[in-house]
Amino acid sequence: MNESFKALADPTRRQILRLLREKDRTAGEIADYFNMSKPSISHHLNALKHAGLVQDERQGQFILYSLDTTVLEEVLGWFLEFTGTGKESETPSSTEPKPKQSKEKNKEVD
Amino acid sequence: MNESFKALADPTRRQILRLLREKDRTAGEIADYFNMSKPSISHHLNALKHAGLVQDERQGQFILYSLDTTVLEEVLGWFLEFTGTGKESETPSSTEPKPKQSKEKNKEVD
DNA sequence: TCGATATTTAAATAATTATCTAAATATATA
DNA sequence: TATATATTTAGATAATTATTTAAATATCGA
Repeated sequence: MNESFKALADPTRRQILRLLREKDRTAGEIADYFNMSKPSISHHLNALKHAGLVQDERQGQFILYSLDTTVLEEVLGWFLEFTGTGKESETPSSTEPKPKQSKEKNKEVD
Repeated sequence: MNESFKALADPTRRQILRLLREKDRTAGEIADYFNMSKPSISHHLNALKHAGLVQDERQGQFILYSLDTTVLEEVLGWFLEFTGTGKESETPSSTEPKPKQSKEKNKEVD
């Protein structure tokens, strides 16, 4: 989930998602929308892919990218739970009822 | 909006928001939940504040932080629009119908 | 006013991320 | 098979962000 948040924290990457929302596109086609080298776009696409936000599929010479909404909806869920718009099932409760100086490594919660 | 996304892209900051969701807390109280120096937490609180995600108010010696859900709901809106869960009003359309190599600086869209 | 507590700001450094050019890989086609 | 096209990987560097310790600021209470 952290990967997804980090992937979304970049304007270029959000723009790419927007482009893919319209239709699937090849890496080169995507790159043409930006003033940035193709390797840089490739790097961003890779970040999105690792976050599970897009999928890629080779089609001959080209590599076609498409949106994967699954993870996106998980993140949406995070916001719904947070803003209280969603179902009121889970009682919100922080990691510990009382402040504590645990020296343990932060365990990923979201 | 970019500020908000960047602010949300950090586990510590998301945890802080979670803590503030339960109730308002002072900077020190928040810091006690983390294995991190107070200046670091102060830095994160500042990031959240700049993003408009939290507010602060001095109360005597202490500074009380509270959640500001306004921006959070804007971000939620972004996701709703994106995942198509929201109102179908706006026709999705990328910046340009056809790819173009504009050398202009990226104008912030979201 | 002085000393203690709460918090932030400053300055330095470490860690992460973004970006580029050049080279490598994969596929298509002449 | 050789050449061109599409894309990624490598390696280097620049830019941003996170973190720490030390110092500064603000408030409280004796």
